Amino acid sequence: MNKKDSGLKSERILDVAEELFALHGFDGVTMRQISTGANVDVALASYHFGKKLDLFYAVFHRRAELLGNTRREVLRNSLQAASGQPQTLEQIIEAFLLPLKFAQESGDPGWKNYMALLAYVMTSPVWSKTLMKDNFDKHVGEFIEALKVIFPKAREADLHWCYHYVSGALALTLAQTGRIDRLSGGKCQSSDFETAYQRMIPFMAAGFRAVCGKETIIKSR
Amino acid sequence: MNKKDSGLKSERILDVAEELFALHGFDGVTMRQISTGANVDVALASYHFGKKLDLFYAVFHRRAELLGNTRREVLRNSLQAASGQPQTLEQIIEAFLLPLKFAQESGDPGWKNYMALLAYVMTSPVWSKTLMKDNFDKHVGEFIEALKVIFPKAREADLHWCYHYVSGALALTLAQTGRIDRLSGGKCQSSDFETAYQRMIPFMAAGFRAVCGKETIIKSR
DNA sequence: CACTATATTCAACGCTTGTTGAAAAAACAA
DNA sequence: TTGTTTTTTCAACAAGCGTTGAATATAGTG
Repeated sequence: MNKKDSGLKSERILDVAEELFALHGFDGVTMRQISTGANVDVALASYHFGKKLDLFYAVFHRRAELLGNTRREVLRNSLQAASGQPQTLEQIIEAFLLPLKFAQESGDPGWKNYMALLAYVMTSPVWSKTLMKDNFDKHVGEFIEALKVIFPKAREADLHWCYHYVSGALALTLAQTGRIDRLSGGKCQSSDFETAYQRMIPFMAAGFRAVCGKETIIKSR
Repeated sequence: MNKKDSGLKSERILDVAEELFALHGFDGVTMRQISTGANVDVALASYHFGKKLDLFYAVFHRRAELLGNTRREVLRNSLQAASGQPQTLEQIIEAFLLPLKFAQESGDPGWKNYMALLAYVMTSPVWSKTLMKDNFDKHVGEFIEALKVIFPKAREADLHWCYHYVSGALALTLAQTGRIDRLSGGKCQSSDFETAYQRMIPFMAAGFRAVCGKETIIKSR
């Protein structure tokens, strides 16, 4: 049995669509390319998911919720572990990035494709206003709130710009364009999320402190 | 005379294509949308630029060279101004970002569109391997070299990852998705490149130092 | 003016697109 | 088994796609 014949056909459609959308964007992929990749008739995708746009939404939504929930969970766990104390800045950034490291390490190649798709959606003026808004904005708010707690004196706009920089660096990393491989002459690899992750945390933490000042320590009582 | 009737028709085609490609990507735009936007027959774009792909290349290449040259110029000027001394880290980052600030301030709305197009190309796995390679990789090498001079002890891979983070933060900023406007409740604006630029320099400089160590001062003799 | 070259439009081409109704197959229930 | 529902395929549709050759208009040249 061929690999592309394994599993539920509806899942295979989602998997192939995920990969192709991540690579070529919504308009760069045809329903026939997807159905061919999934070894399925072209009408089946419509039967299961409706219009092409609905399929795109389904692909994006499938892993968005899990990713969002894991982020929230990691953030809250770190808060609980601090037992009343506020989290460290590094913990907040880590909570934001760690679930993606998990996903990368899960071995599921679908997650790798989804990361690239996420980068595509994040940087698109069109999808950012629909997909990001509906699937991610709410839980990102929790991270901003956590940052406000440890930076009570910082201007809100500064916090948002700093979060924006983290978000952008993350997006380009998730996109895995292969450019860093070329520019570094092979010394860095786009696929090596682990290394990118490790350096990202101290980098972004230092950046935050440079723009928003040192964290204000709040005594527990 | 209508605005979309002013100027050379071939330039108008480029301008409209630039705007639409930036918004919807290569596959999300049709030749007819472009020609309609430029108030021109659909065959004229092919006459001037050949295939759709060639038009896309022409749009991207038009401002790429100018941007690259300005970056190089600013970088070399700052080196000369230091008269033998190496540049500061802030100067290098500034040289990388300043030309985009100039472009934004130029008043030419085409530059704003081009920035979004640049973000689209940077984060695309496909275009990154062709357009970024051909139009930007070479002059980016100069920035990496400048960084090596002031961070002689840093591992090359670390420098590349840090540059990568700057690049990603910049890309998301250039994309002007409007997301930061929404997340910040209007306290930040995607279109406000000036503010993004001012905070970016200390943020990224601090990040570099956190990952690559302090700069090594080389005495002039 | 006439001649030429460039610029622009017109009309149409073959092909691909997303979508759908009906037919067939498979899974399920009794 | 028979009947029913779900899944999958088949075949085709109208619309839109990029591209092109020929016709027309405009500009430049002598």
